Amino acid sequence: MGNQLSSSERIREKKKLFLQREQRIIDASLELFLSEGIDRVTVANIAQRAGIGKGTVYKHFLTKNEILVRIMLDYERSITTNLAAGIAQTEQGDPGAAAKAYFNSRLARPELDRLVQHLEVRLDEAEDIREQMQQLHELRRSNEQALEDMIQRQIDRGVLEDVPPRYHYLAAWALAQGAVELCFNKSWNYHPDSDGLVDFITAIGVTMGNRGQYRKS
Amino acid sequence: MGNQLSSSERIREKKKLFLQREQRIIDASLELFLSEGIDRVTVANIAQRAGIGKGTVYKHFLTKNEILVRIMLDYERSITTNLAAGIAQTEQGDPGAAAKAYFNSRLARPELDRLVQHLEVRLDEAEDIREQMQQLHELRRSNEQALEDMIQRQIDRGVLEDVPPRYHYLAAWALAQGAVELCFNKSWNYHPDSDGLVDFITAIGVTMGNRGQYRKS
Amino acid sequence: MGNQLSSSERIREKKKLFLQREQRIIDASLELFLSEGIDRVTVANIAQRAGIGKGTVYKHFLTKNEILVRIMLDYERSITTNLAAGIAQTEQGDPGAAAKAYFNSRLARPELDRLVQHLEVRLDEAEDIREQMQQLHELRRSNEQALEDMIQRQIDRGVLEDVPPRYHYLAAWALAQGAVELCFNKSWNYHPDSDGLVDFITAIGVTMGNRGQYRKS
Amino acid sequence: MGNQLSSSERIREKKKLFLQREQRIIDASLELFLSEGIDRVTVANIAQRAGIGKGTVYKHFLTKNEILVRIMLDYERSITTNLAAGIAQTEQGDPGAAAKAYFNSRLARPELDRLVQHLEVRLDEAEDIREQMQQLHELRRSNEQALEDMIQRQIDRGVLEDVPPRYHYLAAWALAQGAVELCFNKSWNYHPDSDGLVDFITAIGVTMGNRGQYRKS
DNA sequence: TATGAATGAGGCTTCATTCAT
DNA sequence: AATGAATGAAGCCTCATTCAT
Repeated sequence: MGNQLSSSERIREKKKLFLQREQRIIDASLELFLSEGIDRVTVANIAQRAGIGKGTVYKHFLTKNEILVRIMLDYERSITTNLAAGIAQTEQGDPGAAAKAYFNSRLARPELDRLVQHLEVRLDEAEDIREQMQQLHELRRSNEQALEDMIQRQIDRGVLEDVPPRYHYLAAWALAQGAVELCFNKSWNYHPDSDGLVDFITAIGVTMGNRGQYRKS
Repeated sequence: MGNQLSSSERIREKKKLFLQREQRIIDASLELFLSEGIDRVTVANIAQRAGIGKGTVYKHFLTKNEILVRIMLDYERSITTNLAAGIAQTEQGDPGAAAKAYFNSRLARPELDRLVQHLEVRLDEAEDIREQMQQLHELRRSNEQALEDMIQRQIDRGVLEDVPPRYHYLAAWALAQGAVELCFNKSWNYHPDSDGLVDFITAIGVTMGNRGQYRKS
Repeated sequence: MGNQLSSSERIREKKKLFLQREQRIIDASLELFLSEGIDRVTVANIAQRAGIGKGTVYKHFLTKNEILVRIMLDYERSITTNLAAGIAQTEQGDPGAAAKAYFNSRLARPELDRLVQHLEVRLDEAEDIREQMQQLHELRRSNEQALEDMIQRQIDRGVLEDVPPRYHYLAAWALAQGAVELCFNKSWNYHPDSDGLVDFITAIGVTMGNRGQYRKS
Repeated sequence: MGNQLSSSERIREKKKLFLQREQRIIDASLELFLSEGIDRVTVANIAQRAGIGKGTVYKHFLTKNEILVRIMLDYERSITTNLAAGIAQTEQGDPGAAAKAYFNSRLARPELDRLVQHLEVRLDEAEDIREQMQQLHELRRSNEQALEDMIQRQIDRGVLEDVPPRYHYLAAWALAQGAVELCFNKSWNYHPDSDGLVDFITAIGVTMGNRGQYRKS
């Protein structure tokens, strides 16, 4: 009788399996998007790679786009978590911590960051998933607010250049965004693993708005 | 007899018309890509907007991808021209001129720059147009070489931080790339026209590798 | 000991519950077909509305079509009952009673009558349920025979026009059929509740084959 | 040079071929709907039977539903034409002409009439083709008006029973509708070709509202 | 016994490309 | 030389039915 499960235990077990499979779909999609390119991935591919039937995918996601947006949300949430930790450190006296955390989490898996960027363009005006895109935007907006507050304090303390706070974080966002692209751009004689460029850029990101560095052009 | 054209004149005339029509196809494609989004543009749309038949498009371009790659090449060539002028100025004593020229030309029409970035992802592994993609990469490589040389001289003169020269231009590329994305990212409370952010970023781009600013993290 | 049931009582209890659930499935199907339209009803919908699992539906009916055909049979049986009562009355001296009973039972719930008509078309050549369709046809055939006999007697008595008896009941069937459609046809400026049209048509149905009304065209 | 066609002649020729092919699609659809049943006909079937590619169907019709609605409109227009002729005759002194024309045109190809009835149910709430359904309803509404006027005059002349005019034509519609169903209903021992039932019903249809026949039930 | 997750055949539609005129 | 009708591969999604728990 030891292996008998109560009814509620069995239900919980089932839910866990269901969620695991959902994760398998996400993982399979990610692998395929990264290895094949967004265009060349079909729902059939995903199902096959996840080891399930095509129809099963639709038990977890109403449309293909919902898979894509889910990938985006998962990623954005992980960024948020890291950023929040960095902001906390900054508030405790390490001025560069937030920027560093931000750059590090975006450049930790640049291929994923880039995938998310491109998914976003693709989903820009998708009719389904409007709601999830809203969620995404709100997530970012809350990050934005947290950054704005933190930066304002750094400005007040004289650490950062006194420009509108968003200048600082938007410039950081832009640099990170570009750094990610850089890792994949085939035109450049550049392979991210082989040298200190990422550190160089991160250092720029960390210091770029510091007081005294910026002069009106 | 004044309106009689010699055989070679007629041939030249025809070639001119042919080239004009080719440009019309490019222009129509561009307008559509920018207004409708890459996904929603079909060859039929392009032909209609260009005012010609669908079949005629295929007299000018062997595949749809050839149109896309052509847009990329045209754009990259215009960047090259501007950059070359900037480099020349830098060599004549204005240290920031190259960087400034580069940022200005990429941010002059950010929507176009961004389109080209996204086209590049789409064409990443396209079987046709491999050759043209090669051309594109070579164009960039020659720019790279020119930058490398120029930057080395700036380092030698003590203007720029002494790191591998590519650090400087790749960081600039990344920042420009990100600045372009920034203009379109819907999550940010940001509208490029309304403030000095672009100038702020450009200023960072111009000064970011200057000696004394970079400290190993 | 009062709540102890004997084995056979328990079996009977179970059967009763089983039949109740079967009726719940039928009812749920009917509600959905009427409210959503035949096309938009899935087995999943039915199960949900019946408050049971999808798999359970298949314990009661081998295929979806069996549910549909069951609805048809139930309906046809209720018509049969009413018609039999009407025929009995006619035999007892009220000549229009059978026709009236027939029209009344079909027009009592026109939406249901119409649903059955449309189900019939859908099930026309379904491979499964051939047997049940046979049952349906036999039910009707027995009604037909009863009508045929009754009408023949009315003809013999000089009440009805002397044409083949089936002319009378088929014409009545046709008029009833059409009257039902009429209630739902969106093209007509007609709302069944608002006037005496149904009575008018029923009156025609009751009198239409009476002697002296029909003249060869 | 005799087989040389002018430019405009060739364009006209092309248009004719295009329309012919459109008709081939309609014809193929009709044949299939009638022989296989509405459910079992796919766009692929239609294309195959029409001897063209699947994609070509979509050069002529935006969606599958547009084919269906086109069949309905074509049919309704032919009814309209016949009815108009019948009404004209009635106005010229033949009281039953309109009803007879109406019944004859609906019962001339009962299988087609029935198909149209069932298409209508299927297309009831289709999102595309709303416009065409509007056309259909308007076509019927104009028929309705013509009938209303004509019937009112017959009532005024004492030919028809004095009930609201729509009673007359709606009853006729219902009877015709039912008669069509009758031809196909497999439950009845009835084969339309073999006897005078259609005439019997038509005669009822022609005389059913005549003065003196109707008595309140 | 009841369940509902899993399945995959099959439907509709799009669109780059071809080719006869 | 220019055209656009024709094509069909390929994609997304639905849903009746099965079957392990």
